[in-house]
Amino acid sequence: MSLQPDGLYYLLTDYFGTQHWWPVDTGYHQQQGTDPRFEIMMGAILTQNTAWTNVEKALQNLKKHNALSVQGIHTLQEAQVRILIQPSGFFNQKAQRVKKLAAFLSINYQGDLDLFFHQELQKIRMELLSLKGVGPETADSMLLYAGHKPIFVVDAYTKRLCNRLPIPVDSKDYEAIQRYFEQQLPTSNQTVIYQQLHALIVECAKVFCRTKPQCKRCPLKEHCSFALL
DNA sequence: ACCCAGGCGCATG
DNA sequence: CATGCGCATGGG
Repeated sequence: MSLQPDGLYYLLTDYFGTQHWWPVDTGYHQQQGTDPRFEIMMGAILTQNTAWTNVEKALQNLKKHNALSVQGIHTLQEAQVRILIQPSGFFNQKAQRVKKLAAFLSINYQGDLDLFFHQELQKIRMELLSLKGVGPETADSMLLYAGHKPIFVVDAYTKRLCNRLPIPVDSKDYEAIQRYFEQQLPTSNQTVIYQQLHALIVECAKVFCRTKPQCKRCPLKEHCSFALL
């Protein structure tokens, strides 16, 4: 059975319902006068190859020290950042990476994310990619979930899914997969659809493909070459 | 005691 | 150009 991205979106939404990814503690940011979008950008770096529960601990530590803001990170010593984000793992490189990000935003945009995101999509993307430690998935996550830009995020699960579904695309080529999904999906409400579909793909992989595959109940089993049970 | 998580950069061949 | 490896923590 052939399955295009729009069919995939339908099947997954039908099974899992609306996803709520990257909910941020707006109360905290209102109280602190900080930008919730920066929390998303931090999370995007901290979650690289890391379980989200560990990232939450790191973000909590930063909040506790009123450091979850561009100026907060920019001002802190790297050694201090390292300690606060320790639970998220890879803390040496991640401390450098978030410091680079904060410095970039602070110096070039006065830490103003309206200014930063109010630019052409590809320009923002290039600037993010120029930062050491921000690769395509991290950049696109920031653009899609913090900047509300219509760009589809491709992660390891998406690539794996492209291997297992009859989809005519090189499953190792990030931008090829991205273009394919963006071409095939509806042209209205792109941002919301991209946000939802990426979250749905991750959710489906977690529920049905982790540890013991549970393909029997998977909504994609009719289309998945991996479907075993 | 393993295995894995919402990657990325760098070193090799 | 394409793999392979190190990076580190916490939960299953």
